[in-house]
Amino acid sequence: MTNSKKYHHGDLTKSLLDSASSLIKEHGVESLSMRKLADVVGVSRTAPYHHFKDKNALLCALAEKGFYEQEELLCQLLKQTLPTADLFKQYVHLYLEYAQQHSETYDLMYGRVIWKAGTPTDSLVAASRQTFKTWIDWVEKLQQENILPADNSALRIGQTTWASLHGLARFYLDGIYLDKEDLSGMVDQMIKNLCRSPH
Amino acid sequence: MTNSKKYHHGDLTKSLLDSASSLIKEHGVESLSMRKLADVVGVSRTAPYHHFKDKNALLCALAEKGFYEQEELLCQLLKQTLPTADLFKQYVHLYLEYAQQHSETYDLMYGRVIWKAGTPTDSLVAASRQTFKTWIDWVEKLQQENILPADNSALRIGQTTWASLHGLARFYLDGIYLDKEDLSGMVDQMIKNLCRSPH
DNA sequence: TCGCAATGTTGACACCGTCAAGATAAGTTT
DNA sequence: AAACTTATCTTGACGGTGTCAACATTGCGA
Repeated sequence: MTNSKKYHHGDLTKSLLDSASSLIKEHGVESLSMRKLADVVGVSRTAPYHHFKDKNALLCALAEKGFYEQEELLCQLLKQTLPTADLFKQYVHLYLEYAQQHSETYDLMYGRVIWKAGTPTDSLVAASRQTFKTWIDWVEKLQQENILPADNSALRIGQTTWASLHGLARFYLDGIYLDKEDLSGMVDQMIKNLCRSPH
Repeated sequence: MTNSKKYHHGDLTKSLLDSASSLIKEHGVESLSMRKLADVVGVSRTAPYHHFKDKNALLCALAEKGFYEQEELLCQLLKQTLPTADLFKQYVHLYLEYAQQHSETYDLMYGRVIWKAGTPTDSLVAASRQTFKTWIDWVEKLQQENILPADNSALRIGQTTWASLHGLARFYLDGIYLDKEDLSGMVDQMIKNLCRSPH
């Protein structure tokens, strides 16, 4: 009964994000409500509104955390000393693994809820831009090493390549046209598609 | 004042679908409520429930209509007498054009709301399967004519190819990492990616 | 120590999906 | 034509949602 019931919570912002994160992981983002979240954290309905402007802002914060996580993961990979081709292969596998293991976060990061139905926070936009830039930079290197096609700008190739991965992730996550056991084979085929050399 | 206010509506099912369709087209699917829909159609809150089990069922019906529309559109294209390679190119353009012009329906057809958060109706599943099968059959032909890569089954190539298109559509529709004026260039690049011949 | 800003609370409002019970109309059987 | 059944539509109600306004408590800097 050390900290059973003080008026001020301590670090509510962090608690909210943590609980929200595990709630959406378990029950999906559409069943997350501000009221339930507040209840789980042990605080009144409207307390969260002193830490996040509204629900959209909280979701944006979750997505932003996701971008940092994902970028950290991928940067970690790039530090390994492997042939670049193998590195790219692993990158693709890792990308889909992340989407799989953090599916709800992935949905927030790249999904409609924030980007179309809602309004992305400035700092979320910044984080996503940062991630995109890192990606494009790497694409440039991959083009130079003749792993990705060089018949267009790094931007274009980066866009189409990422779009392909994203489409795969979405079909898998939404469970349409893709059985779980198919995924591994699909990823391998996708890599072949993406890397197939032009001539 | 011919049909101003009779107790029975006439063809409420159709009216609901039509109004719902135009409502989501204008204001997005997340702002569609059964109550507002009923109000627009000029009927009481719960009348729609005599025609659709619940909101999910109504959305499924909209998605199903979308599948028929899309398939009709594509079948129409396939009847043209063009070199197969050009036909495929047009197919891709048409696919993205459909996604663009019926973005809300496209979201329902392939999105999370029905397939993950909700429960797809049996007849919706049937319609989507049908569409998928038609696609795979055509992929087989494209492989034989050496337009799509033949280094894997029609199923796999069909899955990855579609996933790529789908990813492009989603990035575009959700407005992340893709400016509108980039789309055309991206589609062309994507076609090159998909068609690039293996050797 | 005082006062203010940060953080928490309860109350209220306008929405939402949808169930239950009753009213009305159309269709079917006698 | 009358009676019964079924499809359709209505109002009332319940529990859930996001979030605004007003008020209470606390911690911190002057």
